[in-house]
Amino acid sequence: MEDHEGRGSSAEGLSAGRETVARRPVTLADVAREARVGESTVSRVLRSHGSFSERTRAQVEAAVARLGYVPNRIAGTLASTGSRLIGIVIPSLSNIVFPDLLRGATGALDAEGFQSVIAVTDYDEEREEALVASLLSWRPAGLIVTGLEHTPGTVRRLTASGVRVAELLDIDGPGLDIVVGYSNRSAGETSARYLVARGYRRIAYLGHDLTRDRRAGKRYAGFRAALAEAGLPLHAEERIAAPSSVEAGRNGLAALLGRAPDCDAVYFSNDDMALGGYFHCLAAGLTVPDRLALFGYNGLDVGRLMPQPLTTIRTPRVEAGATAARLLCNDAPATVVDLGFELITGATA
Amino acid sequence: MEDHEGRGSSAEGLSAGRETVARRPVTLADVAREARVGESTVSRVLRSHGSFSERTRAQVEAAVARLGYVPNRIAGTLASTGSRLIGIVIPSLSNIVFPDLLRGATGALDAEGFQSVIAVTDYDEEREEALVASLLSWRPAGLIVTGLEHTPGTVRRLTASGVRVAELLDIDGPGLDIVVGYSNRSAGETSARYLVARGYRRIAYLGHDLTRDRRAGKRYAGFRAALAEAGLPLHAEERIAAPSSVEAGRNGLAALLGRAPDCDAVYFSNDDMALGGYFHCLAAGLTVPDRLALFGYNGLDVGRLMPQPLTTIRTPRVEAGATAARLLCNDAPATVVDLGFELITGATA
DNA sequence: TTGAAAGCGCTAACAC
DNA sequence: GTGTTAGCGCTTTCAA
Repeated sequence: MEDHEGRGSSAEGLSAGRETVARRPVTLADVAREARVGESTVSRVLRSHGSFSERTRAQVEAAVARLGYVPNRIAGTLASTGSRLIGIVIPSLSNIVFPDLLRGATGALDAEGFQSVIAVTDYDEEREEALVASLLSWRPAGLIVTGLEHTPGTVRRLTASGVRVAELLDIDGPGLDIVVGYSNRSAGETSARYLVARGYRRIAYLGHDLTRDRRAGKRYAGFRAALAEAGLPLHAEERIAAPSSVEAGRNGLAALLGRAPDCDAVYFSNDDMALGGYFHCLAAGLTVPDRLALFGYNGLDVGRLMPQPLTTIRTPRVEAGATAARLLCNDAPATVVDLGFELITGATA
Repeated sequence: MEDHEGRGSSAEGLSAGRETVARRPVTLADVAREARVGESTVSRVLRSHGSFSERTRAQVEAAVARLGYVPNRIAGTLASTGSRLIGIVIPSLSNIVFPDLLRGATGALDAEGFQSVIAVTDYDEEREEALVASLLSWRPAGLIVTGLEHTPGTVRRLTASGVRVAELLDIDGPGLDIVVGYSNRSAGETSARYLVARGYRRIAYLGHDLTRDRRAGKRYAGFRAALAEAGLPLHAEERIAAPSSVEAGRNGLAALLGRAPDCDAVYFSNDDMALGGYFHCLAAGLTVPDRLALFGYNGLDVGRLMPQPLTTIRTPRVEAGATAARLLCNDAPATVVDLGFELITGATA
């Protein structure tokens, strides 16, 4: 049903609303003329850099206001050295983790007076290479990328550019410059040990496309390794050949239980998947955690608010974005920042 | 609990990993010299614009490859007219609606060879003004902003700049240039009529901060108007003085029912709130929809996957982002595009 | 088909 | 404290 009048696109030329005269934009030279001072004086006043009299400042500001001058940062950047732009490359916008990262980064960035150009790879490393190349052509002060795995071409461009780089959300491996995140492998291990300690023995894994999401792959590896250490096999597993989603979690758990009905716990590749799994349990009348225990990853708000709070691992992704942004803006030395993670004991495992 | 070794930040100077030599970046002039042609020739070849021999093209490309030349778009933009940059201003990254919008926009944008600079206002119109001013200084080809309500200062800057503007996610009011979205007011009306038609009579509203989220305010107004038309009062209402969230929905519903236990239906300001409300019902043992019906807004995936699918309205926000981006890139005439919305009849109302 | 040269709007020396 | 000037790296006439 759709009761909304006028669906579809209706074009109405609002020519009255738009300026047709192509005025030449106001430049710094115009301001200088108007204020009867030199261009460099205007520049100094505008950036409050160097010295000038109070009187001059007033004149310049009056002229700026009268003319409605808007500085041209393109020109400013070209003339000066650095660009006050940071490029951010993330794999997806559909998983709230990345908007969170972005939120941390943009927050810190504009506290420092920087702006961000963003690019989305869809978990495609070839695309990442193209996007990095494209971002680099804006001569950004720095680049924030996700993860430590990149094509050789990406690495070459990155190092050749001399631009500062921060790699985020993973510290399991060598980085190029600044690395900010936490150990996914260790998170996987922690999850397995927790389930084992709780007495679960027929533990299954439900995940999404691990070849594209490298960090999920590292958690999986850590999880399996810790199970093995405890002398347990992975009782069953299901991989959805798609990005993680609530839907994949719900349908995936149904499929998994179809093949291995006797699992007593499931480790999900993340909270979205786990939420879907929880919905399946509710719909199918499976008691959580007695009949089946559920364990997620990320510590999303929604997990905390389920009728039974989700047992999961909270990751400081907003902080990771903010930390990386701050380090880049201040041109900090190359470093690895391990933000750690936190096990959240809920009621589902 | 935190079993991860090495929490906290550990700095390790990886000086070996970084280039210390401050090489001058390769410029177009270097390529010209290397290829033994003029600069303008290189420029033409690189943008495949104008004419040049096959032989020249090969020489230039070889030189580019040999030197690892990366064009400088800052310089390119300054020298030419247009900037192939689109500024995007959204109120939040916490509500998945805006990442969705962003996803639509960035997808279309890079199909057109444009890049996006984003800014987040946190639902603050003063901040929007500052961010618009800041984005404008990059001389973008266009700006995408959210909603139709802006401070006079924002409007002045926008119109004075001569830059194309697309206002998104709302069509209830006059726009400045391009407007792409749907009627929030009408969505509110549709929701009310649906609940009334289903026989609910003691209908309540649970919302978040409506003075900041103008679109939620318009839905609320439409909702109330349609109830009044049906001769019904709003049975009760609760407003959380915070952004919408699952938590606000869950706690808010508990509060609302505390004061008005006899409601038979609740209209939520959006799906996040409704999901929280649903969780409250599950936790409190309230049968949905018999004891209490729930109605949301946005049509998020998660709503479709709840044990009982959420009754809601689906909004084409990805399409809105994509449509706006496409119109801006192609410098389309001012227009209003009504994308409509769709009522999703779930099992909660 | 190609090259020389004049900017684009600003910043940063460097004189005054 | 302030103005003059030479670029920043590219695009774009305009001749050749």
